Amino acid sequence: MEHREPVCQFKLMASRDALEVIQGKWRIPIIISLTYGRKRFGEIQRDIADISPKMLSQELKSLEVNKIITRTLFDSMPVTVEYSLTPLGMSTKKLLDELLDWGIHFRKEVVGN
Amino acid sequence: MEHREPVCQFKLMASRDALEVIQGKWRIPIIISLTYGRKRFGEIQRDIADISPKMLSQELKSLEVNKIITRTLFDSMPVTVEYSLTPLGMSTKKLLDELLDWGIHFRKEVVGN
DNA sequence: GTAACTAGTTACCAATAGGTAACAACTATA
DNA sequence: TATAGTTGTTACCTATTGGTAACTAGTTAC
Repeated sequence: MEHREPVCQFKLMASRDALEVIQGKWRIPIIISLTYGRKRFGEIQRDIADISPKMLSQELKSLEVNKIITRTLFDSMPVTVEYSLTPLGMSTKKLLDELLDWGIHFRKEVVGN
Repeated sequence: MEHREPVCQFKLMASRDALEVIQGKWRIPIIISLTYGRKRFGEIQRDIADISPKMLSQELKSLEVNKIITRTLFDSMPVTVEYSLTPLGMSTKKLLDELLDWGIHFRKEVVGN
């Protein structure tokens, strides 16, 4: 009588893969900031007003390890560093769009009351 | 020269709203389990093999508070409880689909190497 | 010389998330 | 009477996440 649906198990695995990369308070915001084009450390920090340099540095590293972003160092006179989305990072676009749509919907339905 | 794009700020807010509800190791898996229809406590626990009753109970409560699921108590002889998605819970379908698609894509691209 | 801008690092602490194991109360069945 | 199955709760602990503040190193502008 017990059927552990294999399709359900497959979905649970896929969701874990995705969540491992995306989870946390800052990773999605950083990706969103970079959908507006390559940015420097300080620019991202100004976009996301309340992120500390420690967390930004830490999360940028983890996104780089997971091939979501690339880091490019310019040997200019004050050293500048640019971060940008990889193709894999850009492939989160549809996911981000749905996340934002749902966030707006949720606010209307629940927070708005 | 500094322009903090208002569209970007709006998206950052929307993503925070969504993440607050969805975040954590277990909430998405629980919602996925319930997309297969109303289920009892023990059924969800068997779907998500490694969740403890403590975490399941805790996360079900938080999903209920956020109007994602409903809890229905049946006064049957061994007490049974059924959990099911609300319309708001079902409205995560497109988001979940994109999350799963991306999880599969990510595994192919990175984990698979 | 001093301040400010570049991009971070480091040490320390607090809060939260999650894990483990035992237990509760009730019913049905052997 | 004992066991198993219902849905959880409770206490305790660890690990992860996140926050704060100070600091580094190099260059440029005042």
